[in-house]
Amino acid sequence: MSTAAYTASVEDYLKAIYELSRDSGSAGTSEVAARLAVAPASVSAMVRRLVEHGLVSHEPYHGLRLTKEGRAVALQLVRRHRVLEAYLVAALGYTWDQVHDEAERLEHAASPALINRMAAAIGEPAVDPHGAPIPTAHGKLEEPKYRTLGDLTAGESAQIVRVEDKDPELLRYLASLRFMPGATVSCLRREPYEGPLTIRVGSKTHVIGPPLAARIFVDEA
Amino acid sequence: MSTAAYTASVEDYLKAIYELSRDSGSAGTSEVAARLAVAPASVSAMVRRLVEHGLVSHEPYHGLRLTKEGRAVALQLVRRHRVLEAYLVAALGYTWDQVHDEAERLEHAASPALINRMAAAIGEPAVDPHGAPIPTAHGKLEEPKYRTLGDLTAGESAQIVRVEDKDPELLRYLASLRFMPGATVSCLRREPYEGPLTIRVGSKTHVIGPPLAARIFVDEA
DNA sequence: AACGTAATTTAGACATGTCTAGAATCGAGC
DNA sequence: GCTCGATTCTAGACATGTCTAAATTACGTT
Ligand SMILES: [Mn+2]
Ligand SMILES: [Mn+2]
Ligand SMILES: [Mn+2]
Ligand SMILES: [Mn+2]
Repeated sequence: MSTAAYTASVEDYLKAIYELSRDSGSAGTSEVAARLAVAPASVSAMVRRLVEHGLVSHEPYHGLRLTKEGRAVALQLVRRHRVLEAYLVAALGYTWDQVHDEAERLEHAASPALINRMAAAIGEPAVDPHGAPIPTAHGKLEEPKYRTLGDLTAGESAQIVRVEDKDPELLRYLASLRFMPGATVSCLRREPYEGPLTIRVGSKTHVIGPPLAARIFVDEA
Repeated sequence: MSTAAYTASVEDYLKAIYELSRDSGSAGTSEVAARLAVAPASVSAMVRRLVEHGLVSHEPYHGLRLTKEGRAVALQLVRRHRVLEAYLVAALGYTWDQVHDEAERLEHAASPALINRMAAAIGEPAVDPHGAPIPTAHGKLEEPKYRTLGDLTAGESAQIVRVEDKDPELLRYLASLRFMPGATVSCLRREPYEGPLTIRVGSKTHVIGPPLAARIFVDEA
């Protein structure tokens, strides 16, 4: 249960491990180091403390996993982050490329009560501005694995449901192309050998490379 | 000028010194220690760093003063604190006894841009929910010295303009009595020898002691 | 099976912010 | 002017979180 108050650093490590291990099941030391922009040795030091506090399990040289408690802490932080992002856009006129850094700091200072009030004030959204689902106040979350724009076959249509959210410049570019959650897109052409894709959104068509297409998630139209 | 980013601790020390030295001109080590709930030795240690950074001047054994730069940092923090309090009440349904602790943490995480958006969203209020004036974005603030309810002579009327804001229980009690900024009050009786005061607010009268009366600030009606 | 590179951990250092214990200083009252 | 109690400062310790440099481990390639 634990109403223990963890430091901002501890929370950020747990969130990083949560996000990195979501797909693969476990996270590596240097992945965490890269994500948090710290030295690998700093991660090793922190992991020792996280293990002592029962938040992480660690098989030396083979990766990190969250314990039940660590996962609960991470999910509460993810909820605070995503509600904050949604609130900043819906209530205070932020654009979706401006919210991440602000939320990254506020998430450690906002009480659960404030987060719940913010969520209520904007109608309890299910997803944040980038399409990421928002865990409930009780820590329930289902995060579906979507296909990406790069997975579409020529002629196929789909709806954008989520985009990667860490890079503001990418978000501004995507907005300029109208590649945003809710938009319906069609794959008109795929050049061979990992070549560019021709995508129609609305009345416009855009040619984008596979690396960009891999950062845009889609679902049935 | 300095866009240096100071730690939350440094900001809190500067705010404490600002508030404690506002009237008397300087602040003592143990006053600061009491306000921040730390040991006096911790204040001595922090003061050494604040002096090194040019934020505080210190005459050993005789008190602390903010430098121009220290004062500017403190005023920006005071602005963030008071705008946050006002926003939580005006936009999110907080009561005035719930906002202080939340603002005390958020003030260190909220960007000036967020604070400006919040202030604009609620109509650029001049004062926070407790009647404390809000510094401008450029750090201008005039904080008048008001008389207190305990200074009123029998028969005199005045308007409540501000109350002390650190104690939530006090704030709930004041709200139950309708002793809130904007209320017009009259001093009906003063018992001699520091005795209780009989105060009328609206159609009700209340009898309060001088210590409480000293925590309620009034101005011409 | 041995090698070599990359990932990881350990060792040692440092900055920040806090504490307790004890020394130094101030200032009020005699 | 001296003394004593309160205030303030210093010394030394500790927790947290970070770093660089060096040792260790894992594992794909030869
Ligand atoms: Mn964060
Ligand atoms: Mn997001
Ligand atoms: Mn604070
Ligand atoms: Mn206030």
